[in-house]
This record gives sequence, structure tokens and C-alpha cells, in this order.
Amino acid sequence: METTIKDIARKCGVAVSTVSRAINNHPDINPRTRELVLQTIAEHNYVPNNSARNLKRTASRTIAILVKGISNPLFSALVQMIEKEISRNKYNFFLQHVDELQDEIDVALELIKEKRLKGIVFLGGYFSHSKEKLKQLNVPFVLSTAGIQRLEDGTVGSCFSVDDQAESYKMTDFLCRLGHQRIAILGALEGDLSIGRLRLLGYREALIEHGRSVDERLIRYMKEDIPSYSMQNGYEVMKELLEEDLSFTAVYAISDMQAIGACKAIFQKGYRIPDDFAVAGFDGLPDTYYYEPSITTIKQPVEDIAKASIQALFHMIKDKEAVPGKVFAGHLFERESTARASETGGLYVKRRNETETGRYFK
Amino acid sequence: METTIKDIARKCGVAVSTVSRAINNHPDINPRTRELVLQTIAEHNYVPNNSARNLKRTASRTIAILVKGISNPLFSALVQMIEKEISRNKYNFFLQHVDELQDEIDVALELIKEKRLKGIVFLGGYFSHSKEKLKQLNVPFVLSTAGIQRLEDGTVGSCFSVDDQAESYKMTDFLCRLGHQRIAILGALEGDLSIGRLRLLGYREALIEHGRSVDERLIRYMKEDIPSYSMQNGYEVMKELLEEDLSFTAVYAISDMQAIGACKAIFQKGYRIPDDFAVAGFDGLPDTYYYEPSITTIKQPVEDIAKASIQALFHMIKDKEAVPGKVFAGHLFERESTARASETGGLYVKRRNETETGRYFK
DNA sequence: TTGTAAGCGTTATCAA
DNA sequence: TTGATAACGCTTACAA
Repeated sequence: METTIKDIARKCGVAVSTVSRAINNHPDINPRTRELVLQTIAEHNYVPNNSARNLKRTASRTIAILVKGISNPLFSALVQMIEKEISRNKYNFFLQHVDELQDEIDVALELIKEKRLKGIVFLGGYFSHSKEKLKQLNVPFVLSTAGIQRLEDGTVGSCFSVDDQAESYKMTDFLCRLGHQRIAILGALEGDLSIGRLRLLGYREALIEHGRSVDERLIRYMKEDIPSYSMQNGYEVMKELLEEDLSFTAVYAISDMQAIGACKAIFQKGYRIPDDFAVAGFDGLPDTYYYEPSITTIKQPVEDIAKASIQALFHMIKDKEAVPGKVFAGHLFERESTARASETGGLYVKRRNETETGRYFK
Repeated sequence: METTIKDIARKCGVAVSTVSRAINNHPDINPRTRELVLQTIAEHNYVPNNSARNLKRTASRTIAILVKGISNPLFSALVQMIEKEISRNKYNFFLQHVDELQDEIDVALELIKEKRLKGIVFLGGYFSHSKEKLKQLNVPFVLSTAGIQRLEDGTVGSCFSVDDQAESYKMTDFLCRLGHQRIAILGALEGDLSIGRLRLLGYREALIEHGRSVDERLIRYMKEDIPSYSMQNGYEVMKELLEEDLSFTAVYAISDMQAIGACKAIFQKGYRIPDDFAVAGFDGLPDTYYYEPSITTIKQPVEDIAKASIQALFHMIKDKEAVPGKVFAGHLFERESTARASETGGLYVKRRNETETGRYFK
């Protein structure tokens, strides 16, 4: 039989309420009694049952961080910052992963009741929930780095992230300005409705703006049977792309991991980066800095996003008023993996007859 | 006020026990009543309180996966396999991270009571707990990829991992056989008592076996103020190492991430890999395959470890008998980052006067 | 400073 | 097939 508060009370010859007081550091208890109780607890390895506590408690000081998917490297830094800030505010936190297929709102709903949560941070999970469903969440929450949601006001939750479409535009625009005429994109799963869609939109937009035609054959999606956003996925897709004769000089992967995979495929074919192909990623993971050559990418300001998210959450918790979300600017890091599309380079460059920013391509 | 089972009962004009039956799919309930109840539940967005359920329930079908630290990339694959197997057995699971500083046993102890857990999988966390403490865990558990523990039998928990010391020996031995006389190691935190210690032990052992002297200056520890086992940590430590005049030709990092960081430091100094320095890692992450040059490493058989762990756990749960742990062999992948120490290469090689496997160094 | 007792929201037992 | 009711283990008035 499990040890309960009653057993401890009996051993100590006191009432359960006294034991409870000792456990919870209540002021109105004789220090000597407290000592006795605490010691007995230690001796018997008594651990209070959290279900019972949560059931009885009307409130807690707990915030849950719900992370979608298990291996988004972008979140490591984010989570650490958020945790630190939560602790600083003397709240408890609770990091739980929610499966790619699970509905994070459902998980949240359960947790709110079960743990009497004070607030929730949703990480990733490219939110596309009905407003109605979000309404059920009757505690403050923030969405961090979740694809931008155009929420009507009145909603409790705020969204903190970069503008995926705009940043994607930025990168594609950058490649265009480097003189690349034909730019392939390594996208998300076909039919993706979250960041994959937004980043693809930005890509199209930039191409059109630059008067480039959008060649659908240069738009590639992730393979279903390989982990999403993985190096392997980028590698396999790039390998296929290289086998077709599509004459492009740059490839933009919508995640850094895919970009690294793409690099490998390029190297394995004996091509050089950036001489034969320019490669760009997205996210700004440390990996892009350490890779050889270092990879051009859009860095998401995770620290800022984390800080703003958690501050907003505490503001909502404490002052009970909604906080507007915020869009953060990403930062394009130009690294070694991209270079100007030159006349000499670019094995696949076959057509070079458009005008570009003062430069002439014959 | 939150909706409870009573509210639903009232709305439906039935007793709470009937609602409970509907929720829990009990057979002894009129299908019509069940429908009515379920519909009312949906209409009111009623979510049962898990604390109350867990409190009342005597048993569950839940297994917890407790992951130490937030960003060990090695675990992604492991977790996925374990999850799949748990679902296949029609159990629920529950993935929670435990902070680097938290005691995972304490967390487990709470969870056991709170959730009436059936079993626990500890991931990482390089277990060094007293047997006494482990005894408190009165549910079956397995340790996966946690530094090998020499548990006396009688313990419920089994340990599944590689033999870190032996594998580390293997890698160091490999580098020695390539002719490297002076091999630096990028270790864990100084004073580490888990895998860091074991891998360092294997390194020393191999050097001694090969008649190499152990130069303490070539043993480097992670920097405290930089994330552990990170690329950045490897990079910074390697940078320092390169600035001293220690004449070594190979560096063995006890994690792949550190190895990648080390590579960057080497490249930045203008040296070549493997010509000037051989670099080896440990873990067998995909990253080492995709890096340029690909990195020699010891691959941990995570799939096998995952499979064996979870199978053992279910065996313990179902048949209530202890299962012995198992040690898995790692697989050394020789890649592009290591090569034979040649007479010509090795900028730092200054002394080459030892005999080595049939080769003569002047 | 301590004890008594009510009740948190469920499930399970028993009787109807 | 259903309903009443007693737990589950704890916290918290309120009383002493």
C-alpha cells in the first residue's frame, strides 16, 4: 500500500491537516512539529499525490509549455529562455511534447483542468485552429513561432513569430539580386497549410516581383516517408532534382536542415557550393554557421520571440488583459554558400538574358 | 465555473455514474443513453478532470518517457520508436522532459502516484542513483542509453545502452592504429561522473594499451558557460587547443556535435581535415554523414536499444519478472574526417620517433 | 498551534 | 440498465 498523508499523520501522532501544513510551508505550525513531520516524511519516502492536490487546489502557479513534434532544433534555445523566465517569476513549469498528429488544444484543455494551469505557451504546431476552439481555452496563452495567424481581436491568445511569407520573400529576393535566374525551392509537404505554405508564397511572390517566371518543376516538396524538415529529406529531394535537367543555379530550402542535406547531394554529384549552386536555408540554426561552407540563412530571433512571448503571458496572467501579438523581423545572414551568379559558374545556367540590377547577362 | 460530470448528468437527466459509464465505454449502458450523454458532452465541451480520474483509478495503462535535458538529438529516433511500440501495445504514453538539474527519480516518484503509471522509460540522464533510491520506484522501469550501471541483481530496472568505455576505447584504438601518436580528446564537463567519465576512461585505456603516454594537456573539458555537448562548445575548446603548441594530429570528441564544432575551428585556422588533423566523433548522428567532410564516428544502435528497452519494459509489466539489461555494440563508421597519420601531413607533428604497427616514424 | 470535517471530480460497488 | 453512495488523498475553513 502506498504511503499517504494519513500514514504520516498517524506515525507522528498529529492530524492530517498538520502534516499538510508542514508540507506546504504554512506559517501557523510549530517549528518543532514541522521538523518531526518533515523527518517522518523523509524516513518513509512519502511523496504527496499530485492528483489529489490538484483536485483540491483551486489555483496553482503552473505554466505549461506545449511543444509540437519532438525534434525541432529551433526550440531548444526558445524553451530554455522561457523556462528561465518562468522560474524567475516564481512559477512552476511543465514541458510536454505533443505528438505531430495530436491536437494541441485538446491536450491543453485536459491539462488546464488537471493542473489548474495559469497559462500556456504553445511552441510550433503551426496553429490553424478554429476560433471557436481557441475560445475554449479559458486561460491566457501565447503562440510562439507558430505560423502567423490572423486572429480577430477579442481572442485571449497572442502570436509571436516572424512573418514567414515576408522572410521567405526576403531570401528569394536576395537570391534574385545575386543574379540567379532559376531558383529551386525545397518546400514542406505538398498541401501544407502552415509555414510551408507561407514560405512558398513568399518565394513565388519574389520571383514574380523580379519578373522571373515560376517554373513549377523547380518547386519540390518533402517526401512523405522521410522525417519532415530533416537533412535526409533535403538530401533525397535534392538528389532527384539534380538528376533532372532543369538548369537552375540556386536552391532555397525552407529549413536549414533540408539545406544541409541538399549540400550533401550537391557535393556528392561533384558540384561546388557556391560556384555551381548557391544554397540557402531558413531558421538560423547554429548548424548553418558550423557547416562547411557556412550556409546563408534567415535567422529567426528566437531569444526575442521567447522573451516577448513569456512576458506577454505573464502580463495576461497578472493584469488580466489581452496583449497583442508581435511580428519579428528575421535577419538574413549572408554566408559562404551563396554567391553572385556569374557568367562562368553555374553549370546548369543556360539562359542568361535578363537585365538585373545594373548587370548585364548576355 | 467549469463543467463537471454532474452538470452533464443533470442536463441529461441521468446519474453521474451513467455519464461515467458513457465516457469510459462501459458495456452495461443503453446505447441510446450513451449517445445522448456523448452528444451532451460534445455540446458543452466537457473535458473530464484527469486529476479526479487518476485519483480514483487504481490502475492505468500509461507509460511515461522521461527525457533528461531538452536537446539531445540522439533521442529523437529513440523516442519515436518507443512511442510507436507503446501505442501498438495499446498503452498510453506520456513524454516529459526533466531538467538537467532535476532528479529524474523524484520526478518519476511523483508521476507514479499521480498517474498510476505502469512503467517508465528513462532516457539519458546518465544514471548514478543509489540503489536505495531506485528501490523506491515500485513500478517496472528501463534505462535507455544511460551510462552503464553495474546494478546488483534484484533491482527492477534494466539498463540498455552501449558500453561507453569500451566504445570509446574502440575509437581511440582506431586512431592509434591509424598511426596517430598524439590524440587530443574533447571531453564532457570536468568532474563528470557519467558518460563523460566512461568515455574518457576508454580513451586513457586505449592510449596506455598502445604505449602512448597520456598527455593531460590534450585532455580538454567542456566549457561550463556554453551549452553542454554543443557544436559551440566543441568549437571554443578546439580553438583554444589549436592556439597552444601541443603537437597532436588527431582529435576525438566524445559527441558528434562537439566534433563538428571542432572541425569549424580547424578550418578557420586554415588547416585541412583529415590532412592536418583527423577528427572523430561519437554517437552516430545523421549530421556526421551530411557534414563535409563526413565525420568518423561510433554509431549507437538506437533502434535496437529502443526496441529492446520497450520490449523489456512490457515484459516486466506483463509477466512481472525482471529482465536483465543488455549492452549493445556500437559501430565504428570510418569516414572522410580521419586518415592515416602520414609523414608529410600533420602540421603539428613534431616528434615522430615511435614505432607503430610496422611503420617507422623517423 | 492544532484538530475536525467538508469537499474537489471522478470511478466503482452495490442495490434497485 | 441505471442510480445512490462511498471512496481516492489531499487542502482548507472553522472550531477548539
